Amino acid sequence: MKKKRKISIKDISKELGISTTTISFIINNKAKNRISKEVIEKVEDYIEKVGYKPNTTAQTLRTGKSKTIVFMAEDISDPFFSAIAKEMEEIAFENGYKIIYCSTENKKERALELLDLFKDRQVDAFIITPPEGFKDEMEKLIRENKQAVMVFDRYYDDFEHNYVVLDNLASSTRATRYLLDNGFQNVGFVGLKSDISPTLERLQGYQQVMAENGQKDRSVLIPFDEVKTLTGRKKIYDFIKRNPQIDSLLFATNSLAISGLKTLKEMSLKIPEDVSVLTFDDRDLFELYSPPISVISQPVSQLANELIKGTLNLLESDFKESSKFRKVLKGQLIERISSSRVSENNSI
Amino acid sequence: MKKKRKISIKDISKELGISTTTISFIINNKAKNRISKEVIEKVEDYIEKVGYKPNTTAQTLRTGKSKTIVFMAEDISDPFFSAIAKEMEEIAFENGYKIIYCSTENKKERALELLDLFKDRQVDAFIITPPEGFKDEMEKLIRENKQAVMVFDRYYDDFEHNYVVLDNLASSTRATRYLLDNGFQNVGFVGLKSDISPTLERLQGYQQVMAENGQKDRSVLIPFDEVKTLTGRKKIYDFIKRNPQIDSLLFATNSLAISGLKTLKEMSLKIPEDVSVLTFDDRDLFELYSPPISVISQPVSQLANELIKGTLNLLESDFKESSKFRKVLKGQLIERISSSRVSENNSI
DNA sequence: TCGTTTTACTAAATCGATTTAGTAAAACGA
DNA sequence: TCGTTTTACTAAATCGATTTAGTAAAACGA
Repeated sequence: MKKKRKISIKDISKELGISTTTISFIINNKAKNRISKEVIEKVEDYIEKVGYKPNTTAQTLRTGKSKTIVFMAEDISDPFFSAIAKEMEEIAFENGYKIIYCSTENKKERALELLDLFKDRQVDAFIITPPEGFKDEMEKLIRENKQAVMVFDRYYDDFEHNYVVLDNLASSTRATRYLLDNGFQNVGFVGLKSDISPTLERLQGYQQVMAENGQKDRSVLIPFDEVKTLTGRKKIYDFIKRNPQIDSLLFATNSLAISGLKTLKEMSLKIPEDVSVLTFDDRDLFELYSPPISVISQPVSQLANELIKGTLNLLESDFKESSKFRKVLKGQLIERISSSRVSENNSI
Repeated sequence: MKKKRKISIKDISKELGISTTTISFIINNKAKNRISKEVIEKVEDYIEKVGYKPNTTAQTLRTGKSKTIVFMAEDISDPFFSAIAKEMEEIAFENGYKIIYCSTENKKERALELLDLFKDRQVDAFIITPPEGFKDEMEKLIRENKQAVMVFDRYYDDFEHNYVVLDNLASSTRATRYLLDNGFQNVGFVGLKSDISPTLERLQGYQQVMAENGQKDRSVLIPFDEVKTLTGRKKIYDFIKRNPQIDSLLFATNSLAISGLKTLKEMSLKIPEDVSVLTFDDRDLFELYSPPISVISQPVSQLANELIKGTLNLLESDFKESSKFRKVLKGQLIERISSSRVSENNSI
């Protein structure tokens, strides 16, 4: 088993007696109107024959383009993010790009570390779900303008940037109205304690509709770190205990809903008779739950498509048109039994 | 906003009047016993001061090492694989490696495409979950010995390779015995139609125990592509209809179990009264299901740790000790209500 | 016809590191 | 004391592409 060295452009040059310049032009489709048909054909045939593929590292070193995109998600093992990741991956590969994934865990320090790591590793673009309190760093990154930057799932008011987000305000408004329309008066809101836009807008949409309808704002905000823990569940438990009037719960994320469902089960509260449930983000768990849980589903395919295509477009155009790409997509309310109207005589 | 070029080793060389050779030695910790303390300190201080980071692309071009690992999973959006991915990612980063993920969808052609894509993109290692019928390609890849290759979740008998797998035979044996011990006589098996080792071993373990106990083998195998479809569910439905004696079902994967649970719901069969359920792979869905579903849980953290540390070790040792790394980990049976003993008088 | 333009190419520099093959001076050693 | 070894460094080659700055020959044009 000989270790055969990979063939290089120089080998082809020697073999065919044609300069590497000419060969490079042909490989990169810059041969039109410059190189004769015969030479182009000769080189292309030879490349085909020996299966030559240019060394991407050398190309990156020379051109400064690495054909690499970093997707910095909140948590790549969260079904929402991993579904997005998978769809993007395929389109990226088709376009000759590779994606590197990482998870911030919604921690500023971790995001900063990852950013530092990749900034000096010749990456072409960042698709970022910024954690809490990361605004200044994002602004700096975008201002440096060294890579294309696409912000996902959240956005900032204070400066221009490219982003793809759900219309969280409209979705939350719609969700709250729907619960009220279904006869639930005392809707409680379980959200995240966080300054990122979806969190704020989901709460805001809820509060607006409640105020419009002369209802009280009954909400609890759980810190990101506590969502999946006993502490988080305890907070939801206390919230429900403190507000016995609540006949309906709107959860701001799928993780909150899962902790909420566990809590409701422990409290032996029946869904939807004792309390109806509606949550953001669909998961197969919600469809299979007893009873099936109503959701505001995010258009995963569409989000992933906009994200990756938008990013690729930025890269194509050398991102001179930067900071102008904005997509706000609609959520879809999927009604299941957990939020269905309950006949009047049923009550705790 | 000036575009300031990144500082290079040459800039340092000029600035300090020290050759790039010396600086390179210092950066790469090869300065011991070669370069004077004063010079080392001078260079290190300067590097610290200006925040110099070597250009990784240039390093890759020169050394042939890219510090990149490709993780080719069956489906990166499957919770099992995304959980593994996330754990590996962190350890890889800590060690200066980045991971590129991709999904084969269990399709040979797709895996081949991806392999081709990465083989000539200077990747240091592959962690692969090979799809069906990919044995020859895997053998070839390993024989070429250009990258470290770690096989995950499955293995081959015919040639030596590094792998990390679950002890599927023992787990399946244990699971089947447990169901029999719990009073279920007619255990049915819902598996994948596939030639990969976990599938075969899970079926085999089931069959062995059934035979030992003088019970009939009642199994159905669903093609990978159909698992999440109506066609797949129809096959499970028909299987149950054809075998009305079945009082218990063992599912070979979490996806099969989800399709199975949907089917059982449609058929209005009660768990565990009409049919008990046990499945491979834990998911939060199973814990929250009504009733909670018993599982054979794979040790995700441990698997991820062995995979990435094993791979990093291969890379450290220039993978000369290749094809000797084998880890077979134990599954854990988690008992929940879906497989609990049912009093004798209950029957369909 | 002869200066200019176009065509079809190439030599050499370059991206930014590592590594090979050295050297001058100091230290050693019998 | 003087040949050898050690110490502390460096110049130049190299990885494999792209790009800059050219050139010789052919075609053109008045």
